[in-house]
Amino acid sequence: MSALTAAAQPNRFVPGYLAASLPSSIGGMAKVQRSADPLAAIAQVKVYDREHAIFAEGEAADAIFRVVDGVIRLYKLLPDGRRQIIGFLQAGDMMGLAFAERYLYSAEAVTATTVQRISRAQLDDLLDAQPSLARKLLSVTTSELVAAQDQMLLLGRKTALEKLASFLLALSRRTDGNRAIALPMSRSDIADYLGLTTETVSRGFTKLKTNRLIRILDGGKVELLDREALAELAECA
Amino acid sequence: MSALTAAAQPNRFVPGYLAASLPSSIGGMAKVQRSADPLAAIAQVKVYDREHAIFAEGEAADAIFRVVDGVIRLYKLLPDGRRQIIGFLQAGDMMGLAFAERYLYSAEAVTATTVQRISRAQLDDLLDAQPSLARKLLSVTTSELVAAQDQMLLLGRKTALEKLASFLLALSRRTDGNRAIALPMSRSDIADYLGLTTETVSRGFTKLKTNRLIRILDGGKVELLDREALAELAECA
DNA sequence: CGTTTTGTTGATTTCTGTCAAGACACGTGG
DNA sequence: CCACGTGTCTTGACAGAAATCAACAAAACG
Repeated sequence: MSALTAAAQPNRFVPGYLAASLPSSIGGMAKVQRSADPLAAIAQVKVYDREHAIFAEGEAADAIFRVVDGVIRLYKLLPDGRRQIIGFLQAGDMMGLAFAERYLYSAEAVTATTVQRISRAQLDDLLDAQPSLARKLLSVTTSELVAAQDQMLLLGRKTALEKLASFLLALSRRTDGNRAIALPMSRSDIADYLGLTTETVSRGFTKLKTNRLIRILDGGKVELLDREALAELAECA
Repeated sequence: MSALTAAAQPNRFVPGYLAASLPSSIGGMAKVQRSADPLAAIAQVKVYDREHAIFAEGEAADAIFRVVDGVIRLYKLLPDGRRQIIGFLQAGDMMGLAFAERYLYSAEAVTATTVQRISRAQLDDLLDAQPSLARKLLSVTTSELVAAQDQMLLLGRKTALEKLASFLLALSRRTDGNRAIALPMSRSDIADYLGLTTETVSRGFTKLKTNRLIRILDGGKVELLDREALAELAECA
């Protein structure tokens, strides 16, 4: 279901790596034939506990991954420990398709996570056998790039509150029509995604709450009370 | 020649749009056969004066472009005029390959520029006729995405001086071995690329000058006097 | 050579980061 | 089921980096 939504619209929430969905059998899309999802046929399913590493920047990049369930964060570190989260991945999103020797970012499970692992060698074979796959991956990667460019605009030119509003709206776009959106990631994750500190994120939430633009529900869920005002704040996004 | 350099290494300078080079006949690569550069065969050559628009965000995206000569800036605007430059494109770089109805950023000539224009329809035909092209474009787009992620780290987590050092090093990586690098773009362009103001960029240059890390030559060229120190400052970059 | 644009420098403000403490939630074990 | 400890979140006071405002210098242009 979330795979469906993600496939239907360009993925603007996750400027991570190949994060838009390929048409796939994830989420009960029974109508899709096996041939339409060649990756699933060769994938190996893996499960990770929350907060566990999936791979780290600099490791040999011998496989790509597709998220089946859960949320994953991709990030890069500076030598002194500063962290920039590149994207949050959800069901249907892909990561690791860098065509580089080594992974260029680290991946960790935010929640308990199930992923499909496709080895690099198998992917190469598949790309040879099925040239149309390259075009699909191209279109997916392109969506990623678009999201990354939006995120550059956010990081370079938006204020803290604008960043938060943009983030919440982008999240809600993925969480289909419902107004309550889950925030499985910590304040610190959000901060490192938006180029802020946890304190600034927290103050931002408080401000949005007192201005009645959002409401915090139990379970850490957020309800967007005034999308108009949020969109105004986000300045397009 | 610059096409050669750009093709040899992942393009880390231009997190724009499909900015890494395809193998092409640009720059006198005589050995490359026509079949290796199918885009050139169908491209229409266009010339733009400096500071002129090539296309604008929101326009119908009916063509993609490859830069033959000159420097181009890609940027996005917020409604109130704040600008984020997504990337600077040089010879060999491509732009517009968004598979979207409309362009998602604007493109302007920084210097006088020559580009090849390939219509969307022609590109689609070409992709059908020559499936291997999709794989090349995929690899190019992927390099772009890598560059975009580096730029996210820069925008979100680096200080003004670190941003400047990273920028200069990235530039010098494209301008092959020579230590003097051209800065065809204005301070304001650099500022909007790094998420800073012109004043902060100017102060940064001054600081790098007084610390003898760089030297300004005539013609606006910059000589990197101490790469080590700059790399240290850039924190990897 | 004058005019206009671009770049530099200085003074000041503001936003966000830093440091610090308290509130709250959560999981564990009694 | 409740008490406790640990970690996360929130709030406050303060500091600092970069933005803003402003003036001048330098370069580009006609």
